[in-house]
Amino acid sequence: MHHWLMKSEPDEFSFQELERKGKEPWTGVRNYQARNFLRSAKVGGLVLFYHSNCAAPGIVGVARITREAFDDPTQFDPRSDYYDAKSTRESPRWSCVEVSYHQSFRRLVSLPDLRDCAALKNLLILRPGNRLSVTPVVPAEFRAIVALGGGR
DNA sequence: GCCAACGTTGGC
DNA sequence: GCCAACGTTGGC
Repeated sequence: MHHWLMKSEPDEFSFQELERKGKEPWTGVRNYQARNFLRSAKVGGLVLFYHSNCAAPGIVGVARITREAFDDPTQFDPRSDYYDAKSTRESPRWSCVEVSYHQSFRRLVSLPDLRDCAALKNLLILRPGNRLSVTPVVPAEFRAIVALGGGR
């Protein structure tokens, strides 16, 4: 089973908010490659939750996929920041998945932590210029990151 | 706020 | 289908 790394700006949607709510649809992905990754996610897949565009960027914990891809409702909502006028209900462009809180790390796994870890030299988000908000993570990478975070 | 890297748009 | 212009991402 593939695991995932998903980025969110904590001002928009934080891991703490997911912990409070228990579960939440992962909406707003508007990049085709990231969307295709979302569509291939399976229930039970684990998600490394990455806080981006903030004072301390890094991975803060783990979520779990609890519903496979379905139509992202925000694409149809004219009041949403993620509204897409070119998307129709007959042929929707964008998908989302539902994620649920799984576990918090004991410490933040920062970008320097990730870069310093030999097991993570091929991690997609460390590649120059990578901006995908959803990327696959192989099991060895997943285990290495959980270990860095002091998780189980 | 800067800027590199990348995706998307749209004229041709 | 090319490609310049523009917008976005996201670390710093």
